[in-house]
Formats: sequence, C-alpha cells, structure tokens
Amino acid sequence: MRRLLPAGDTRETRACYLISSSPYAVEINMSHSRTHPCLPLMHMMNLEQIAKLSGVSRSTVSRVINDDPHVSDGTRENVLRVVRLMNYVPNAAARGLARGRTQVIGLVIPTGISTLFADPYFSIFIQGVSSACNAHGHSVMLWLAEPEYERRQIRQIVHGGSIDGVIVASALTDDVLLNELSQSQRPYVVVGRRPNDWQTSYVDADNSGGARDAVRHLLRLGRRRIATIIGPQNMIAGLDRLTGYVMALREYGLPIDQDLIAEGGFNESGGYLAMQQLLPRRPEAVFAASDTMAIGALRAIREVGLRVPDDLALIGFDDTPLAARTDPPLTVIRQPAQQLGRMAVEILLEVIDYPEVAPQCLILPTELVVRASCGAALV
Amino acid sequence: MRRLLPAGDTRETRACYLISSSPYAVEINMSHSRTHPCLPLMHMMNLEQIAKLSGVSRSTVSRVINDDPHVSDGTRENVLRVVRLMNYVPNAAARGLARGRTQVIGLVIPTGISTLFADPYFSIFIQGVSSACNAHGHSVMLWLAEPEYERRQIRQIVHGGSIDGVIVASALTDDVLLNELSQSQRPYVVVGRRPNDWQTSYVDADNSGGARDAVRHLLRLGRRRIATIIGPQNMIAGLDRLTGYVMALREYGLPIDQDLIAEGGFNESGGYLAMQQLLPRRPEAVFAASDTMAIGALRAIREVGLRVPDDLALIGFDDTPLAARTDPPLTVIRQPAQQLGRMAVEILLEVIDYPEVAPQCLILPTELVVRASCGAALV
DNA sequence: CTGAAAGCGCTTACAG
DNA sequence: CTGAAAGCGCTTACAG
Repeated sequence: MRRLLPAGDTRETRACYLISSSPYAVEINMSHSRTHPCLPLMHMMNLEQIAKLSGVSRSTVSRVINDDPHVSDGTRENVLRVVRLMNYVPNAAARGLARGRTQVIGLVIPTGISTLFADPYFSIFIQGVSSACNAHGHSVMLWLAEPEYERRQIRQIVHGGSIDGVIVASALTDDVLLNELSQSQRPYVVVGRRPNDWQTSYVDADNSGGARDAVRHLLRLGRRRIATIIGPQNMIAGLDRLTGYVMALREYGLPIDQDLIAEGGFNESGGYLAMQQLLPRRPEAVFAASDTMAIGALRAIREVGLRVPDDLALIGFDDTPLAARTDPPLTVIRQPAQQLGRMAVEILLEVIDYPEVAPQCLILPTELVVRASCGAALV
Repeated sequence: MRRLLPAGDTRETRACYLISSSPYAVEINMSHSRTHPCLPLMHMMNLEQIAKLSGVSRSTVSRVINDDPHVSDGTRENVLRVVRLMNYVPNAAARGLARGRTQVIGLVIPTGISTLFADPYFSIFIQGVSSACNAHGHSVMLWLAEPEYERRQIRQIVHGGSIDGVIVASALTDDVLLNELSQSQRPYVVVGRRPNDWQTSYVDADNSGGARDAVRHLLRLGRRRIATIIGPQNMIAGLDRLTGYVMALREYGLPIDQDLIAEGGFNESGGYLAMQQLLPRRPEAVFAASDTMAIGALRAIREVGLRVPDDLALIGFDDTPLAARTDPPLTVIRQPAQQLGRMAVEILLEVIDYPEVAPQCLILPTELVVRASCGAALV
C-alpha cells in the first residue's frame, strides 16, 4: 500500500489514479514541466542565519523571539524585521528539546466506531479543545484510540515526551491509559467525572442536574407517572442521570417505582427494547438518558399506536442533530460540548504550569431545549 | 481565564468547581492527603541511562532502538530488556531534531462551524487519517482553521517544522494556506480535486461519477423529467456533481433544461428555496447535490402536498446520518470518507519519502445507497 | 559489531 | 543590554 508510484517513476508525468466506476471521468495523465518551479528555496531558516542577517548573536535573536524584555528597542526592531522578512519560525523540535516543553497537548478519544460516527458531540468537543489551544498558542495532537495500537499509543502518549499533557475523553471507569497516566508524572485531565479518584482532574457536564431538570420539566407539565430509560450503570454518566431522575421525583414527594426504570444501553435498539418493556406500565412520560435511546423509544411508542406527546411525553439527553429532526422533534437536555473542550484545556494548562497543586474538577451546567416531544405546547 | 486555582492555592485541598444550577450536585471540597502518592518517580528515561544500565554506548542503544541490523543479537537482547523494563521511549523532540523528521503529519480542517458541527463526514475522514497514521507509526496534529488565528496557524504549519507534511481538507479554490504551501518545500496533499493545479497531490471522491450514478438510477426507474439542485459553482465538488448530472442525461439522449437546474448553496434553506423554484416546472425527480439540500427540498415538497417518491423521486449526495432518518429515508450517493482519509495519508507519506516525484492524485468511487426516496420500491 | 564525537536548532544561566 | 558556551536527547558518519 505504501508504494503508489507509477511503474516508470518518471518525474515529468503526473501520476493519476482513477479508482472509479466512471468512464467519463476527466482526469488524464498529462506531461508537463512545472513540477519544479524553482522558487526562491528559502530553505527553512534558523536562528544562526537570522542572527547573521541582523548582525547580532543567536542569544539575542532568541530573546527577541521569546519577548524577553532585556533587549534594546533598536535591536529588537532590527531582528524582528529580519524575522518577518524571512518568515522565520523557530523550529518546534529544537525548542521543545531545549525547553522541555513542546507546547503540544494530546487529545485521546476512544473510537467505539459507533460513537464517533454518528455523534457530533465529539466534533464539537474537539472544536472547543482546538480553539482553546489556539488561544493559548498550543497545538493539539489527536489520538483516536484503536485497540490494535493501544499499547504502542499508550507508550507514546505517556513516555514519548511529544506532548506536555493530555486530555482523555474516556467513558470507561477502568481505563488502561488512565492507569498508566496516574502512575506517571505527566499532566492529564479526563472528560467525565471520577467520583473516587482523588488525584485526577476532570471536567464533566452536570449529568445529574440535567436529568433532574428534564424530569422536573415533565413534572411541571403535569405528568406524574414518569418512567426512565437509563444508561449502563457501570458508566458514571449512566449513574448520574439516574440520580437526577430520582432527585426530581423526590422533590415532588413521588415514589421511585422500579417498574418504571429500564436499561437501554445508551443505544437505539436498547432504547426500543426498554420502551417495549415500559409500555405495559402505562407511563405518562419517559425520560431517556440519551437521544439515541429516546429515538428507539419513539419507534416503540409509534409501533403500538400511541401519540407523542399527547399520550406519552418524551425527553432525551445530549441534543444530537437527529433530536431536532425526529417526529415530533425531541425535547432534550443539551450538553455543553464545546465548553467542556475549552475547559478541559484550561484546566490541563493549569496542571501543566502548577503540577504541585491539587487536582481540579469542574462540572458544567446543561441546558433544557424545549421542543415538541415533551408536550409543553399542549399545556 | 488561565487562572482557575482557588484563592488559597492550598495543596491539600481538592479544588472543585461546580458551575451548575444543581443544588443537589454531589461534589464537595474535601481534604485528603493522597495528592502526592510518591510513586517510583522514574523521571523520563533517556538514551544515556539506558546505555549505562545495559553497559553499552548510547550509539548502540540508538541502533537497537532503530532496528539497525549491525548489532549483535546478544547486545540487542540485553538492551531491549532494559528498554522494556524502564518503559523507555525515545524523546520525540530530540529525535525529530536529530533526524529532521518528526513522524507527525498535520491535518488542517476548515471550521465553517456549520460543516463540522452536524456533518460526521469529517469525523469519519479523521478516523481514516488517524488509522492510516497509526499503521505507519505516525501521529497526527490537528488544526481546525479558525479565521482569527489563520496567519499564525499558517506560519506554524508551513514554517514551524513540527510536522513532516500536511493534509489540507479545504473546499476553497483559492486558499491562503495552499498558496503558501505550494511556495514552500513542505509536502502536502489536499482533499478535493484541483483541476488546474499541476503541482499539488490530491484525493477526492468521484463526484461526477457519483452524481451520474444517481441520475442514471432515476432514469432507470423510468423518470425522465429530472431536475437538479446544484451546489455553489465556485466549488469543484459543486461543478463536478453538475457534470455528472449532465453526463447521465446525455447518455439517455435527453436535453439539458436550464429551468430544471437550481442552486442551493449546499445548505438546507438553500435546498428548500431551490426546490420551491423547481416545483412549478413539474419535475418527476430531483437530484440534490448534497443531503442537506435534499432535506430542504423535502420540506418544500411536503409543503405543497406532493408525495415522495410517488409524485417526485429524490436522491441526495453524501450520506449523512440524517439522510437515513428522513421521511421517507433518502436514497443517496455515499462518499468514501474513511478511504479518503486513509489514502490522503498514503499519498502524503509517498510525497514525504519521494519529494522529487510527480504529484499524485486519486479519485475514489462513490456508492449508491438505495432507500425509499427514489421510488425504487414502486417499480 | 561498537564507541567517541559532532551536530540537529533552540534556550538559558553566566559573564561582561 | 549582549554574547560565548553549555546543554536538551537523539542520530549518524567516522574510526576502529
């Protein structure tokens, strides 16, 4: 696979591969001579050259580059002129080596293909991370954790010295990487609450608060017999969202009825099955702990001919784009995905700068997005 | 924003921030003393130490690490044992500096928020890139191109020396980064065909072939009066998909009717408006050059009370998850997003290893995904 | 097969 | 305010 070059290895011919069913496709092999435009080669400048060109020492150029105040204004301007003219950017590897800091943070995301595939949550989260990194002059190295490379990836992340710290977006309670990380000196923060882990910093959405808000909303709308489709209880988010459900019911002095609780595995078919299980119990409303489960539930409800929200109100959790496009559109609790990304970076940079300080954790508020499925319009 | 630490800066106290509406939330400030577990510090090994521990020179260790055959089996095993024991991984920065190669490739993605937000295309594409990189022992540095940081990002990418090459997923015909890149010596490949640019390597989906297949499919199903909602014609993909539409019609000896072509800007509201414009022309079928436009079109069609596919067949392009969940589900042309990512890496690594060779380009086939909206079931 | 030494491009005390 | 020099942790001819 690595060798894509055409047989002749010719330097004059454009290599065009058309792995395509289209007999009409317009790509053609063409001879041309513009492969080497012989531009002003300006072969990757370095400190030495900048120093020479501006008539000072490398030390001084370095100081200018790094905004060291101990440089006279004249020298500074001179050097800066040359730097800009030559498009000089200090070599990241050399700088990293000398400083022991790479200005790169790692971002590790589990690639349960299903997850990343359909859910833009990670896309938005990554945007948050990226933008916060930019704001702080850092770059982000992305690792999608593939099982096959796990050991190598982990060694690289923990011992490779290519990053200053790492953000781990892992749902698992017992993660190999996290274990390694906690043994190491490397700064890290995880996305997702870690209740009994007092040495790691984390950010998370307020899952229990969000779930409570969802159920409160249903209660305010007059529903009383409220069921819930819960996520796996070995995931903290799954636990927390159930907690929120319980809290809201308690507030209203309502009993917790085990028959109104069904597990849906955080996926659509799970939600579908859970709903089928709940249907005979005649709930007036259902809080699904994820949008995907809500969508499955919707299918089950429709199959028995009940109407949402008239017969049965429904609220999801996450706010995936699908949620807005179901029939009826889903009322949901929205996760602050972008904010989570941003804050993960902020905290990580703190931890990097002040490694001695206590671990930090941050719970961000969720938001109730009212659409049609909860029946707010009916009241 | 950078300072998140609590006022006291105490080292014994866990800093917990609860930016949340939840009075019930369970996080509490807790005193505890496990912050510094005093683990075996094994402070980032280096060659020197490994050499000392295995009784050989640094050179030899280096050779072992790099699979140099000129090492006796005995020495090799000895060194390897120590390496594994100490969890030694060569420092990436130092290695990068010495070799002039970082084993990191850059991935630049435009962040027209809309795009990345709802469309998992990029997620899947990134997965392809990541997995191919893993397979070749490379890492990926991710840049989401934010306008505000553009200049700095570009300087960093082109002149920063932190990456060996870069994949640019840019739709724009005139991209600042691409211009800079083509002036530089830095290897790069772009995602998206570049018709008149003979010096850059690229990968792309077979947009024209895909569009042609879509329209062919409609033709085979007996539809004749086929309209199309096209994308912006300053984007190559927009152009190519129109070309495919034209090709298919030509194959069947049908005329190209300007009145059956409307521009929808590759977004939903654009698709909606374009469809409204086409409706009076009474098409029997519509090929929308993107799923989002198809979804907009669907809305317009439903508003006038026409049925899909009975009155009007519809095909989209991309295969976003939404496409499978519209009513009726959308028949679409699927892009080989993952493959595109994989191949972008393969080609980039080629270009990095053989910079003197001619630019390479690769067009990957699309796939027709038949669902309900095209009316295949009706025939 | 192995080691001593130079060099990659930067930063950072240390003198002046 | 400025420069000479050591050092960051690796690789790679060059000798042996």
